[in-house]
Amino acid sequence: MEQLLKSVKIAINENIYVKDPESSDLGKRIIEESILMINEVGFESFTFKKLGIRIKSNESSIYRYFENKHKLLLYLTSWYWGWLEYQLVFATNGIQNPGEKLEKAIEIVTKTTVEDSAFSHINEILLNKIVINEYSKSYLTKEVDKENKDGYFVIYKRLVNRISEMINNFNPDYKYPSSLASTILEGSLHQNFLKDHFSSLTDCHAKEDPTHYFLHLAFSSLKS
Amino acid sequence: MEQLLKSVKIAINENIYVKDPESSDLGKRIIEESILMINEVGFESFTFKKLGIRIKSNESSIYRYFENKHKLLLYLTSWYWGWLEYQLVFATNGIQNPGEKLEKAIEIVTKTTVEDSAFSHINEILLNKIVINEYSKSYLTKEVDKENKDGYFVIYKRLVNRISEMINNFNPDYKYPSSLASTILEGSLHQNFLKDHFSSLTDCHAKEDPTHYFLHLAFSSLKS
DNA sequence: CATCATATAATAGTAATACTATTATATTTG
DNA sequence: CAAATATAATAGTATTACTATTATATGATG
Repeated sequence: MEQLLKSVKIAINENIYVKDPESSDLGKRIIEESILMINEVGFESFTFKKLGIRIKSNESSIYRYFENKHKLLLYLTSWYWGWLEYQLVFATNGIQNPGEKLEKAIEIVTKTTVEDSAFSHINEILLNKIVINEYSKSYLTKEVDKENKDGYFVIYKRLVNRISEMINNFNPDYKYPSSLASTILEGSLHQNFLKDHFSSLTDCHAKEDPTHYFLHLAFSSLKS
Repeated sequence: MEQLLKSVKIAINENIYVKDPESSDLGKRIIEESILMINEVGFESFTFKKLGIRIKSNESSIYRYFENKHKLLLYLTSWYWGWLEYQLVFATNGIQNPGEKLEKAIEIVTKTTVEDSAFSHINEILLNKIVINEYSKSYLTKEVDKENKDGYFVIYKRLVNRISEMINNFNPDYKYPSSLASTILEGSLHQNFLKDHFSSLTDCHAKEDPTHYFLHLAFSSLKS
C-alpha cells in the first residue's frame, strides 16, 4: 500500500487554491508548516503573516498560493478527506459481503489516525486533529451554499455517499442511510473532541472506543 | 406551562457576563437584537460596533455587558440549552416508564423549535438557528479547557447527563449512554444543518424526520 | 551566455476589527 | 437635591487581512 500510494496525488478542487502548493517547494512548506502552526495556536490565531515569519518567507508570497486562511483550511481538510477516502476504498475494495464491507468502512473512518509515510510533508496525525478541531468552521459560514455550489466540499460528500451506499447494500430497507453515514463521520470527530475536552460527555476513552461505539450503533440500527 | 415559565429566569454563569443583561432595558435590547443580527450576517461578521449602531447605543456600552462577542455567544447558547433543559425536565417529569420517558426526551431535544411567549425579548426560533450554525464555534477553541473549568458549559453538560441517565435507566447494560446522549444532541444540530445546506447527506427533510431518525437510532441500539 | 519569464521577497499602505480609556451627559436612588 | 450609577460620545491603539508596487533571485529557452 505504501509503495502504491507514493505515486498517488490527492486531487483537490482547483478553485480552492490560487497556485497549486504541490507544485513548488514553497507551496509544500506552506502546507507542512501551516499544519503544525494551526495545531499549536488554533485556527483563529493563525495568520499568514506569522506563517511567513515561521517559514522564512513573506506574507505576500503565501497569498500567491491561497486567497485567505479559510481557503487554506478548505484545502487541508479536503486533502484529509481525500486521503481517508483513498484508505476506505482501498481497504474495502475486495470485500464482497456487505456486512463485512460496512464493518471495515466504519473501522477505517472512526479509528485513530496513524502516520502515512507516503506524503512526507503532511503529518496526518496532526491533520486529523485539525479536522477534529476546525472542520466545522469551514462550513458553518454564510458562504456555505455558494462554496458548496463551487464544489469545495465534493470529497467529503463523496465519502459520506460511499458509506451511505454501503449501508444501503447491507440493508436496503433502512430508511436513513445518509443520515447514519453523516452521523458516523461527524460523530466520530465529535466523540474524539469530547474525549479530549469533555470526558464526562462520552464513553470513548481508549483508542478503539469510538470504533466500537459506532459499530454497535450502526449494526443495531440496521438489524432491527 | 406558559404562566409558570413567566416567573422563571434561566440562570447563566455570572462570569460569562460583566453586567447581567436581564437587569436593564439596554441589556435586553443587546440580547434581542444580537440574536436577530447574528442570524442575518453570521457570527464572523457580527461586531459590537454594528450592533451599537443598530440598537442606537454605543459600542462601549455593549462592552459593559460582555467582554467580547465570544462571551455573548456563550451567553446566548447557554440560555438556549437552559431553556431546552427546562422544557425537557418539565415534559418528562411525571413519566414513570423509562422507555416512554426517554422517548419524550428525544422528541423534545430533536424537534423543531417553536416560539415561547414567556421570554418576550428572545426569539427562540432564531436562537435555535444560531445554536445550529454557531454553537460549535463556542467550544472549538484553544481556551475550551479553561472555560470549561470556569463552568461556561455546565448547562449543556447537565443536559447531556440528564439524557444519559434516562438512557441508563432504560437499559443499564448499554455501554455508551453518554456517547449516545451527546450524539443525539450534537447530531440533531448537525442533521438540521445538513437539511438546509447539504440535503444529499441526510434523510431528514421534513420537520419530524430528525426525531424519527434519532428515536430509531437510540431504541434499536438500546434494545439489541 | 544573454534575455525573458516567473517565483519570491521586501516594503508600504489601507480599511476594518477588537478592543481601552477618558470625558460628558443622563437617569436613578438614597 | 446630591451622589452614585448607567449610558453615550469621542478618540486612540495594536492587530488583522488584505492589496499594490517594486526589487531581486532563479531558471528556461533561443
